[in-house]
Amino acid sequence: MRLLLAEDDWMIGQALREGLNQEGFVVDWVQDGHQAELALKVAEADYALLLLDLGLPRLSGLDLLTDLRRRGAGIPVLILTARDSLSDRVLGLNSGADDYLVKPFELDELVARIHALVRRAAGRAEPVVEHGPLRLLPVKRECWLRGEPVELSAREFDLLYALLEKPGAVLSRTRLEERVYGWGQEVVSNAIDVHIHHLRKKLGPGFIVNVRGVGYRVAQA
Amino acid sequence: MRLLLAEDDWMIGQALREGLNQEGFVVDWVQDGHQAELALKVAEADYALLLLDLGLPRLSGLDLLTDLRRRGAGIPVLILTARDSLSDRVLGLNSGADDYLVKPFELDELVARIHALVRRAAGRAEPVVEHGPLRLLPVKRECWLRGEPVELSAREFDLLYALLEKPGAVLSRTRLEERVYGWGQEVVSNAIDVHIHHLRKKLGPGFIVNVRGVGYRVAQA
DNA sequence: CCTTCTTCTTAATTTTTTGTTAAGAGTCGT
DNA sequence: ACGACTCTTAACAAAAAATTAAGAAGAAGG
Repeated sequence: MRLLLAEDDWMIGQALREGLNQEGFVVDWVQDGHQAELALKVAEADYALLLLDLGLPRLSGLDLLTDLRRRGAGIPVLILTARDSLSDRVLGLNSGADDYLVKPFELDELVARIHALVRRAAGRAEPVVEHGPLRLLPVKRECWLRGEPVELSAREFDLLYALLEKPGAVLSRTRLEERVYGWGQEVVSNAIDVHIHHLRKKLGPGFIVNVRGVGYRVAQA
Repeated sequence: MRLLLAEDDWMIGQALREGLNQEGFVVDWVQDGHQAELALKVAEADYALLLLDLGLPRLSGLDLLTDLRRRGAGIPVLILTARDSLSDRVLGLNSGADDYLVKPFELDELVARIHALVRRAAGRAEPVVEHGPLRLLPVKRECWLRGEPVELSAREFDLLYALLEKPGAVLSRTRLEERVYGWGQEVVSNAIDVHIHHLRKKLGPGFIVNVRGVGYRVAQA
């Protein structure tokens, strides 16, 4: 399976290409927006998916994406963003991205998302994360529990999404902070605890489990 | 189903043709007004619909359309326009177009409109967008609520139309601005907020829902 | 072409919602 | 029973949205 990776950071790009190669993907790596545009023009059909870093030089990822969709391109797009939560992520999804991943992430997660998106691209369904009676629609930022809609704030949504990425795995507070806020700001705060508390109130007890001294995880489905 | 696409921008034309092909349409693509005229003279009956970009070279889309209708051609015409709202759109509709779509748009929306127009062409009914007790007549720019007419200004109408295009989906302010004003001008303004407010006053509360940090959507019917 | 009216946009203000902090109560494990 | 960790609550801060009002731009009519 061939992917187009648009990422200007040389280190990250290198690492991603190698990692994804190991996982069996063929990766074409471009460093700026114009190169990405060109590659897509020439061979959109060859790519199963576009991994797009927002904030590329020359032509921003966002502009590239807007243009792509405007032209009716149907290629699945997974956004990689390091920036602060809402603004960018929402803009990206509104511009037609199919999913997003906040740096730093682990290769496993990226691979899982890629597979999910590619699988979905065939059936044109929108990406959905399910876990037991819980269902998250990242693109619409909606959450459903047993068929009932649950209103989540932006932070709550991001937090839950992070936990459901690796169902059952324990995530430390630090890791969750990184996921929700972007690269760690090394602040000591119990914000995560409070959001967890709010989530538990909305979802009922038992979904989110604390592992003493380590962090949080979702319960088995 | 065969369509005639009159669009001079090579990129957009290419993308539209490919996208529409994927959706199962056969697309004949011409780049200027004379070619379009010719194609219609030879084989009007073969086309289910004309996708017309205003501002074609040689013979403008508007002139072509006026001519068509003068000759009594009944083919449904869907106008694509990039320009600023009123002038063009209204002119187009007055000249006999059946509906309009402001760039940038998504393929899904275009396809939906095409199907609606073609379906209607059989019964000669005019296109209507309905959502619960709300009914929009794009061609006449009228709005009805529970059988009562509601007076909307041009901007208000466009805004509501944009929201009803994808009922339930959240549209960011930026996206709405694009839809109402044409290509984004990157201005920061709360114009959308104010228009939303006016719409809510006219339609009553509950129709237009805000999604914090994301944008607006219409409530489920 | 000018006046008059309507519509549109901007900007300031208020209200609402959400996010964060901090402090005390509670729990768990040893 | 003690200390470390977690949960809960409430107050405060920040952000987003709603509401106004006023001035600018635009259409309509003379």
